[in-house]
Amino acid sequence: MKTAFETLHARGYIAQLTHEDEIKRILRDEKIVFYAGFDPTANSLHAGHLLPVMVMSHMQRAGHTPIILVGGGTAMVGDPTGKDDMRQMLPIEAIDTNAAGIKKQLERFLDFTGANKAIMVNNAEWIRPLNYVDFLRSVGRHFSVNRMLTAECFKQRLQKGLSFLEFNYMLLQAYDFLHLNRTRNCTFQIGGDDQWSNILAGIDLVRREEKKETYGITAQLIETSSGKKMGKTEKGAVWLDAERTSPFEYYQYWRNTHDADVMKFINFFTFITDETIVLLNAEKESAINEVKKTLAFEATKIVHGEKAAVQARDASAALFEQGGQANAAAIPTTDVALTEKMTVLDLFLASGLILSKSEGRKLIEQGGLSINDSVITSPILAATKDLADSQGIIVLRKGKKTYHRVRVA
RNA sequence: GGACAGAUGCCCGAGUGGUUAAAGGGGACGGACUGUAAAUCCGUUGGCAAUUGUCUACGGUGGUUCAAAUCCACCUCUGUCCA
Repeated sequence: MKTAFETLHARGYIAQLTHEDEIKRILRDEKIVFYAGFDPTANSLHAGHLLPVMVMSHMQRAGHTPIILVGGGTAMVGDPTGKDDMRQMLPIEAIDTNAAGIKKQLERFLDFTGANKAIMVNNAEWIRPLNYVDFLRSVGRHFSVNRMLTAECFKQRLQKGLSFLEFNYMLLQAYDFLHLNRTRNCTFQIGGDDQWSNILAGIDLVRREEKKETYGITAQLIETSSGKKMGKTEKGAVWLDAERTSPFEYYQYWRNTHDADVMKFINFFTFITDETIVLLNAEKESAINEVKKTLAFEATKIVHGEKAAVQARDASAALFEQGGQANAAAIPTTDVALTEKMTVLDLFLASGLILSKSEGRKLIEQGGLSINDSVITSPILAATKDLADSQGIIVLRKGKKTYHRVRVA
């Protein structure tokens, strides 16, 4: 069996690591406790969070013990890393609600049973009770402002403005590591590559306070090969929460991966094994679409389960490959009560495919909206029950590939 | 605490009294071409209503004016320099 390091390296996850040789050795010879943190700034994770999660999963499969840290304490401050502007301060109630949502999602990725079962902690527990002066005296004294100011992660913000509140984030994350090292013997931190400075700060703090060496790895930041940020669509982020991004939409997101990114993403976001990857690779030119389907299916399965993945796959096949009046249950569906005066425009508005009637009118002018596969030519066309099939379903489409079903009553 | 600079639509950025719903770029969306890809080309990009209407909008509040994103006052926030 491969060591965790070999797996991570082979799949291309690793961006930076603190002590290469040491880490290789430890991950081969020892079973360690490691952690990654997720700040609850929303009530769901999105595709951008997935990479560290996948790294955690691979580490656990190799026998190491994961600690998932939900940042109910750090979110009180807000990580300035990679942000152009100051973060909005979240009310404490929102943070706690979000933390609960994120916790639930992460439970799907890791194993909470067995010898090296995953542990979940919330740093609200030890950060919120902190006393300011005590904290300064015990933790703050180890940090050199001179050094912090030269850290890459603050560079951008030094131009645009950085509040003292946010400046402290690094100390809190470092304190997390110290706390987990003391209480859970955690010696290893992983995170996205933007977390590099924060991870180093934690390692430094543990070394000074505990005289112990700890380690860190950062995962690649995901960009598509065109350099765009991953996990964004016209509707915003691609969420892991089925309520925000349906399994069908999630499947479609991966199905539409750029050619150049397919193999990279197979490695990153699926558990498909090396041998299969080699085979897929060989298919390149001719059948890249088949590879994309594999990617989409596997990625959806991991997040939403096999059943939802099958539904999403079948719905996509029906819609895009068989043509005609596709109507699959996996397509996002909205219930609408038809009234006398409703036009097709109202129908699209109710479905959420368009955000305003003006937008709808413009799309109709451009031939961008259709009902049951026929292009709409007039915005004042009445929405009647005749449009629905025997199940009361009307299939709406925006552009070429955004589908939505409306169930009329 | 003092001096100066700045705050414009999703983002960047022009505009310094009317012809400005606001140049230009990016992004996004729609169309053509395709492989549900990329690149390219064309179009759209405040709401409502609809054939030249109406409401909202240029950090906030108030004022000058027939008329303000543009002028004045105060406030808020941000940056730079000084303490």
